[in-house]
Amino acid sequence: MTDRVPARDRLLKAAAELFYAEGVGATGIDAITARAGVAKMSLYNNFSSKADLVNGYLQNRVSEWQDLLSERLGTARTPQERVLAVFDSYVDHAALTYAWGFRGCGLLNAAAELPVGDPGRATVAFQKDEVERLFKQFLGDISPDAETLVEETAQHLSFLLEGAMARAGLDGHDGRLKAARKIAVSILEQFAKPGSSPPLAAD
Amino acid sequence: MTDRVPARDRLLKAAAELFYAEGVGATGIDAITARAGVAKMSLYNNFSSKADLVNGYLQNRVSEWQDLLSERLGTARTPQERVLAVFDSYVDHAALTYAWGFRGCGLLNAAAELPVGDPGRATVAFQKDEVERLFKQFLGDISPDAETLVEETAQHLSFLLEGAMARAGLDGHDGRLKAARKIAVSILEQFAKPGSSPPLAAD
DNA sequence: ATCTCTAGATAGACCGATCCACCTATTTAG
DNA sequence: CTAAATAGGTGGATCGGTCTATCTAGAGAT
Repeated sequence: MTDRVPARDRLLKAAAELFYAEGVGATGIDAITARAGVAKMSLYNNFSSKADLVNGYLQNRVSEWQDLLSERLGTARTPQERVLAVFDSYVDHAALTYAWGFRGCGLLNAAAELPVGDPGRATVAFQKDEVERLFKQFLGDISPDAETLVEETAQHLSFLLEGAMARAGLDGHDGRLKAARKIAVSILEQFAKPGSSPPLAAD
Repeated sequence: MTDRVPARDRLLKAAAELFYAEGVGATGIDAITARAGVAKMSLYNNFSSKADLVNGYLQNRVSEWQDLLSERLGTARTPQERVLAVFDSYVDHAALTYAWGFRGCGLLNAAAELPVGDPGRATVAFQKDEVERLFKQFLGDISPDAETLVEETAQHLSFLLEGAMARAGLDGHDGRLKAARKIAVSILEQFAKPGSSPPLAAD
């Protein structure tokens, strides 16, 4: 019964827990290796630097969310349900972190610490763009001809979801996420209404 | 021509620039005093610790936003315009930070670095609650009797605004904030419609 | 089954740099 | 003269990263 789990996976697991709970900058190399039960050299055998480990953390977190989303999409039967499945995937992801104290979106939290040019920020932006792209796709399935309305509503849903996550992170629980899901339901109802008004004028 | 500006203010200004651009944890004491053109002891004469300075930074940022909002509210003539004034105050605040590279909401960015119990998180949460409270107040002025709809819409607008800010921070510009303002316009139009449907069912 | 070789993980020392916090001695200004 | 701000240094801790010397597990050969 030695290391059933490879050192790389143990490191990513420990780093994920500490980075999320304490922040990236506040988490030192030694704390990670200690929690992983791994020698420091094992870290540098698997990652070229702390920045590389941070990147691995972010990538891992994105695919973790993608897995949760796939699960939800598997049981969704309509485009509307698929939109809501994205909201549910956020709730699911939040539930995973409850054990160490919910602090909001780990990706956004990490991006908040990264300097402007850091490649990690692109990883985070990719996930947010992906959410909006999915919304656009599902809404397009509902109303293939209302392109600008589809795009505006997709962005609307993305803002709704990310804003709820940001507020939820401050609260320490997922109540806001569930409230956002309800709001999304009403947005979908309004969206599907045949008598949709023409694109509205701004100031 | 000595220190026209008190050391405390110079420190808060330098700290604001560095904390926002580089992050709280990544900014050292020496960098702040150097940028402020102030001796290190002047920092500890005005603040008991770095954590105290961080708190001052957050408080300062909140009142900075409140000033911008007051300006906008001064010229708003209807409750609808007052709701949009809140959105405008966010755009205004973003414009102030353009000089050092826009990175989203400084309060949320800082909160992302703070541990769960830190008092700074309460300061950030207060500002977000204040935004939602203002929305609720203005919407209540429009429809005094639709209490639950007012509360849901206020939360909706809060999520919209914060989500747009989060996405904008990743982009590095305020395009998403302006898009969110347009969406807010259509939400307000829908909200004011007399034939508003009864409270909608959830899942 | 026994021996050897090898690949990889281990603990822990060590490096230079930086961190926050504090102190002292000097200069400046009212 | 007094009070405050100054420059600069110190201390003790921690940072990311490197290195060495030891240990263990398992494959292959016999």
